Amino acid sequence: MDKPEIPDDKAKRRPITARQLARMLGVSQSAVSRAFTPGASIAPDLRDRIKQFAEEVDYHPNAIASMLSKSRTNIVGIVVSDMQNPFYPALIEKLSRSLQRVGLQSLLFNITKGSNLEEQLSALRRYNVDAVIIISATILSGQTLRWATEGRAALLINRVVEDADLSCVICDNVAGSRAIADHFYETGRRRVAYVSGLSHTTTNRERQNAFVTRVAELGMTLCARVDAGEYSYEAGRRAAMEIVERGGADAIFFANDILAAGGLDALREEAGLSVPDDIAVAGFDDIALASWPHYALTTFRQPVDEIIAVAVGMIEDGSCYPGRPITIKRLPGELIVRSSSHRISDS
Amino acid sequence: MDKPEIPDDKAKRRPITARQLARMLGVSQSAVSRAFTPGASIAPDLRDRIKQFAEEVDYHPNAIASMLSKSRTNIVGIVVSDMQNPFYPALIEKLSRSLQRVGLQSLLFNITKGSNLEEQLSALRRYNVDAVIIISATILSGQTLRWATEGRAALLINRVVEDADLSCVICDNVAGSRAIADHFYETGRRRVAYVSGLSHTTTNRERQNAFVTRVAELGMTLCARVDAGEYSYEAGRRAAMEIVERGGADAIFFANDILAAGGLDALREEAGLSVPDDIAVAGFDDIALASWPHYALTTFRQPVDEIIAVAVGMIEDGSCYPGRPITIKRLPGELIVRSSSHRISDS
DNA sequence: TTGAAAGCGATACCAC
DNA sequence: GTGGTATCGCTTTCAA
Repeated sequence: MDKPEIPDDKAKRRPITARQLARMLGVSQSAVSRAFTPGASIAPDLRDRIKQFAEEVDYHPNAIASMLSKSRTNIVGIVVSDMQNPFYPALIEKLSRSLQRVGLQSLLFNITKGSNLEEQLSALRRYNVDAVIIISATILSGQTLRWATEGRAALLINRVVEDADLSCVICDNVAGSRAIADHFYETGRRRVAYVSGLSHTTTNRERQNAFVTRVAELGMTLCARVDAGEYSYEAGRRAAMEIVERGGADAIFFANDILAAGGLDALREEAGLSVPDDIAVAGFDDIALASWPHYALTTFRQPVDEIIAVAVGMIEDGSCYPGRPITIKRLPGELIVRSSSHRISDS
Repeated sequence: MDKPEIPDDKAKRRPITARQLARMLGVSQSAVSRAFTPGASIAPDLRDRIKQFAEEVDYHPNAIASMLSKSRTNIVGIVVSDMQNPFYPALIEKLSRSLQRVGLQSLLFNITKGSNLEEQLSALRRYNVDAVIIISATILSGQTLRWATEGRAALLINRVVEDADLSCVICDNVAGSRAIADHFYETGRRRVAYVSGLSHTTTNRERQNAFVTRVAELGMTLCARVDAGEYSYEAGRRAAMEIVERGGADAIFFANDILAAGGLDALREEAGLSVPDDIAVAGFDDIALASWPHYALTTFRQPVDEIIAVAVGMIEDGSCYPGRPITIKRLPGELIVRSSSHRISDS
């Protein structure tokens, strides 16, 4: 008796089934099934008659039963870990909408670092989701990922995991970071710094390596490289102050926008510096906040819509099913210059 | 052939079933079922033997089949509409975690204002979710809600819909708004203004009415009441400027934090006012941004954890199943005073 | 095109 | 405590 007692008055009245509908109409159950299957071979008038009657008696095909016989759920599991970074909620919202548009529902798996990952992900397998989309900066080992997605379509967004044999679609971090470095150079900055979020993530490694490399190529000085430890506003503030205390810089590239927002506020309010006159700030992602006049953050925009379109496309056309060759789609983003990084000299 | 071709090499290998497992072990299928049913009457050693063997051959009970026979999905549908307001992603994240903790998965329904609501919600019924949680400021008519949730547990969070016969759990908007008014009064403000988000939502109506009423009781002047039209940063900026142009005020209560953030920035940067010296600003929700030093927003904190605990509790104990008397839980929040509303005079 | 019947993979009731 | 078996509601051959 650990399950809730459902009062019998209304709740127990089970919904009508295809069998009942068929009997009422004097047709076969198969006919009902066909009536609700687009493209099934059934006479148009029969289909109409069934559908109309179904409407009247409020019949709806039971998706669960359909899942069982078709072994297809039309559900994709979305594995998420850090909803704190506003970039992800926005992404998830658009993604789930796009999936809905092609008849797929989103089952959310919010994983937490601490506890047993396999336990958290076991539902992914038991629910027989058709596909899994992993949107998560958290470290999920290739091993865990392989286990969790075994036998079904799977896709990583914004991450690459070398040893998991998973396809992925990501923003071109390298081009983005180089663009930021170039922009700093062109606007006269020479002493730059880099702030990482979670230093071990592939996202960060790509951005950092590309930026540092380009900075060296351009002959600029990398005065500091600070690991903020997490992707948060507060961490951004701390990182910025650390850079200031270590002697400063004339431009800082933060690994993402939320860090940059914190950094920018700290530079202005705590360090008393002028952004962009004393120091330029740039982020990555182009979240909503970046365009707020107060921040007006120069950043590299992730092509969210394209990322989603490609991801949904890959799930639809089956190109990320197991057995298919894995593909890595790198989508171009766009440098967005705002006033957090004006020219140092217009001369 | 509209469905993706799944390559046959690995994908088609169906997972092992209870029946197969039973045969391999020379026991009945019922035994296997019992082994995986906590509290079922089965000999401990038999259970161990089965579970151990299951582990070896990688058997996992198929949740879909179980759903069909139990008519219980362990899935709750979460209906959301505005993920733009950072309050909601944060809420959803915590909610889905709490649900997972009691063995419930979250199926996300992201509804869009424009298109056909019933079509968007029809999946709710077909998927036979055990319960529906509606977190949505968007206007869903009582009629639509009744239809969408018919026959299953349902719960509104942060909203009341009078004609839908749905239980709900909400923050005490009235106490919160009165607290803000009191706080303005105590800190010496006398000419106040109110900015609404979506003026027709119950959330807004409660906050607005309570605030306006309390303002009158205290003998303060309500200089302006502006409808921002949406809950966004930009709308907050516009509303603040409108108040300034209409003659100003010495305190503004924004219907939520994201509006307040925009308003605060506009007051400082566009209107050149000092917050809180010239004008005080308060919001509602206590989202992450409110505690950022740059905003340091005075606000009324919604008791998110309690809201979620109560909501999950109501779903678990069945108290929001149809046929049960509907309940409206109003949970107390907490006034958080920060520096966007310092005293005007300490004398 | 249509209907009959055999699954899909569990659960639950029934004897033993 | 254990094994047989009907059942959940739909999909899908297979004949007609």
